[in-house]
Amino acid sequence: MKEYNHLDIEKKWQKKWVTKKVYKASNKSKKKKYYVLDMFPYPSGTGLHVGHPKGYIGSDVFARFKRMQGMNVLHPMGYDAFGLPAEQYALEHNIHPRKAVEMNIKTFEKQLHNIGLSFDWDRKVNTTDPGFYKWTQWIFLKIYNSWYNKDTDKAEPIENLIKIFEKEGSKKINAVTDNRASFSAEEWKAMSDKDKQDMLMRYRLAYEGYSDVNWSPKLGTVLANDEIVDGPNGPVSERGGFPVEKKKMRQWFLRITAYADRLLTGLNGLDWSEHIKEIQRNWIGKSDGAEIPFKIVFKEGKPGIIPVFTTRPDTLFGATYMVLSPEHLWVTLAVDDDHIGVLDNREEVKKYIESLKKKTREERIEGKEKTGVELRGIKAINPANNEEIPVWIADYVLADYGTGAIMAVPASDERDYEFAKKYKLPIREVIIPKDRGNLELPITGEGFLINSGKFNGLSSEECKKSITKEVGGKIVSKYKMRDAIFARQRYWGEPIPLMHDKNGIITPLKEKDLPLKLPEVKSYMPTGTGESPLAGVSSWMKKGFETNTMPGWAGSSWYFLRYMDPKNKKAFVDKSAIKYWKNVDMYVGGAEHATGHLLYSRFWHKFLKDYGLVITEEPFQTLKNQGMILGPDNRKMSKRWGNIINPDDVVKNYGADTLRVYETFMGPFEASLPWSTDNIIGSRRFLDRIWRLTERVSKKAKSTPIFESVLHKTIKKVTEDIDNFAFNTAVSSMMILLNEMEKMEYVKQSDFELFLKILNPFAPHMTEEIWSMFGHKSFLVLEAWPKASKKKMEELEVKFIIQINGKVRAETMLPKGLSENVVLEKIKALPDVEKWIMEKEIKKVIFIKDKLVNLVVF
RNA sequence: GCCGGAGUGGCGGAAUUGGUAUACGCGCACGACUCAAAAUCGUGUGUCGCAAGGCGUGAGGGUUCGAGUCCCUCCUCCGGCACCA
Repeated sequence: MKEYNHLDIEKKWQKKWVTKKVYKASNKSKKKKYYVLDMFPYPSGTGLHVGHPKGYIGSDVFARFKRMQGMNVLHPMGYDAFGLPAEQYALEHNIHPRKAVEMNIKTFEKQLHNIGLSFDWDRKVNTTDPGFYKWTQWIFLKIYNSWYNKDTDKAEPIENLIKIFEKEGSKKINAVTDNRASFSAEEWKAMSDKDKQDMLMRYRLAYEGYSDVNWSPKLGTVLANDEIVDGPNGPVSERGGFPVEKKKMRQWFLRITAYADRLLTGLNGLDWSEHIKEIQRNWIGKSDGAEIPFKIVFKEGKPGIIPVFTTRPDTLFGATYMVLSPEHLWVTLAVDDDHIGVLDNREEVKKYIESLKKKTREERIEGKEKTGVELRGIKAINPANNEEIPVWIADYVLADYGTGAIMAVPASDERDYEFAKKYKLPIREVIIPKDRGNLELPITGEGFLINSGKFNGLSSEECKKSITKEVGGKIVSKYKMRDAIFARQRYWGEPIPLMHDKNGIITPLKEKDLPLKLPEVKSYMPTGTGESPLAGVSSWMKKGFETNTMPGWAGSSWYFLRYMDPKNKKAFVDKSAIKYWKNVDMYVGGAEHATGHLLYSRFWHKFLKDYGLVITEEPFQTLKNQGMILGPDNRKMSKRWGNIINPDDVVKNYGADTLRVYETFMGPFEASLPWSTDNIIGSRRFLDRIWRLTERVSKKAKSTPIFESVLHKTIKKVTEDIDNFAFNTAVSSMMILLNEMEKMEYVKQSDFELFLKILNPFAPHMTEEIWSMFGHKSFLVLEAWPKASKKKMEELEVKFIIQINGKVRAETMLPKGLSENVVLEKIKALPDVEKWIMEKEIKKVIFIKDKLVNLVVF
């Protein structure tokens, strides 16, 4: 018999599969489509360790399974090569990022090939390819040229908005905007081009703004909130662990907040783990509450209005002071030199604001103790009872949440309580008084205590609504999620296709001028000043091109669409391709992208949906997150611990099929587990035993009903398990089947071939080899998936479990389908049963057909 | 602090709607083959006990004929969010 030489066999079939293009997906197929996608990797340079392919192997088993089930499977792979990781690698090794990316992709691809993954390589995409990023830029321009209409709940072209401004001004517009100003058509027409641009910028879905950003001096760039983690000495960058501080900078933003509600409700219909959905829900952070207008009065002059946001408008009677965020526009104006005299303690307030500015983000969080200062000279009026209350500014009120102002109710809010205690502000029980202040609440009785839950005939929700309505407030929802910063001061990213002229007017590039290619530069090192390296390129600056580049998540937010039609030069994807492939059916990747890539992609997809460019509301219907593979020492695999297992070694020593079987068998797909150099031998033995068994496979051999029943039950189990991503139990049931076959003298070839087919997704090379050894000319990977025969699964005899008082005392084989009485007669005669029921009365019998009898005796 | 997930042999882990706890694999022990070893094959392997039998799924209680699975209280670990009004 031939030896099981995994090296030769695997190389041979990998080559054949590639040359015959057996994994090619067709855009013109009458078959049902199925799109199985892996999160494409950053080609990082250090190559793969055995943890990386765990997800790829899982999705590959699944894709092969769906293919054999007769579907037109799209299973592509590509590279996310822009962004920090690739650039960091290039800097460390002192080569051009493009060169580094090319090299790393080569390594990656070789490693992926060795594992026998069934990708359609003709559809490979690379985000750094100008043919790809042309369309990333194109989508950006679409976003830039859009605003969000809340009435239609959709993104719409900015031209529509301009037309409305020209016709009737801004008053009737219901848009997502950070602009509260209103103007007439005449006022709009009178504006300068620059003013018009600034005004529109407040509506655009991609906009330029100035804000405190997370600045990493070491990386020389700005980072998004989800790229930062807490370090021992304050926040640090997720990649590299470099310190991060606050800095005010010019930035491009994407108005993801416009989609907050759709991103939240869309989660309900997705087949994702509850865990990931919960992370996204938390991140979006919806709070239902109300905006309550408070009148602000001065010693002299006209009163103003400041709305506060609260989730507890029902506690309005317990408000004893108001707090504004130190960055509140009102405060900024009040300390302004033009407004001397408004505040009695202007210098004190100014000093306090200055002291906060000096504090870094980490100091403000670490200190935790709340600080603040009263704005002397102004008072707020509680609209419920006309009471005058003091106005403070304090660091515990955030400028960019709610309205940046709160009513403080120390009796019901812990933070307000703490602050009130510290500054000796009044604390009062939240009682709605007998006279109900100014309100006409439909409440009977003496007045009541909110916090004790006594609402006197009014539910807490009704109470909130009534009070809000009666004081002229409005019910609103607020979100924790912030707009996403869409700019990096780095070289290695997609250029933002905009031009600035001397007067500050911004012009988007025309579609025909895309892609705006990244220029060659002498130094792509970060400048460290916050300026992008592109600012040092004179030809670039002469044309006034934007110097920021896009962040790493730009390309990854839509790459899965490009796979549908990767070579199209006329459109980002052809309409017919979108119509056929629709969206990703099965998406596999790490859970660490929950608040980054997975959220941004949903956002872009919804935007594209608004323009009819895609036809589904969600990009990824089902999501599976593979667990990590830890080092044998139970620590995360890293150079630092020296615990990295290289898949190349495993493939060389044991074979790709063994690697695949082991990684699927080692535990549940979503679990993080340590690699075990001992356990992998079990998977290899499994394959060795199959190989040896082929000697006893014969066309002439006869099958038995009992074996057929085991075989077909295994087919059923493996089919269901793959569908549920329960690969470990699928493998285990095939091991059980093998144990059965080994007990037989000869195995019927047609039976064995059914086994080969269900094993094929796990061990495609070896099963293909055996298939051809049997004389088949076809590819096993293209054979049809077997169907479990109901008839053959049926058994004539069943095992009955016999319990006495709930404890298992005996078991016996009995013909199927017997009635309770017949079974009772039979089992009572069994010695193991008899000794337990002797001289006792059977009080009760629990009978489960074909399965179990429980006798309750005394 | 809040939210989410999980605790089962020496180890990785199985266990439809409550119905044989520890499938499958690793490891270990003994045996066969061998001059010997490796490989391979066979048998055994939760725990106490000579046995009959008892006890066993993080801890304690409950529901039930019967609980790893359901309910209550608590402990531990992992992940996410964190001055969001």
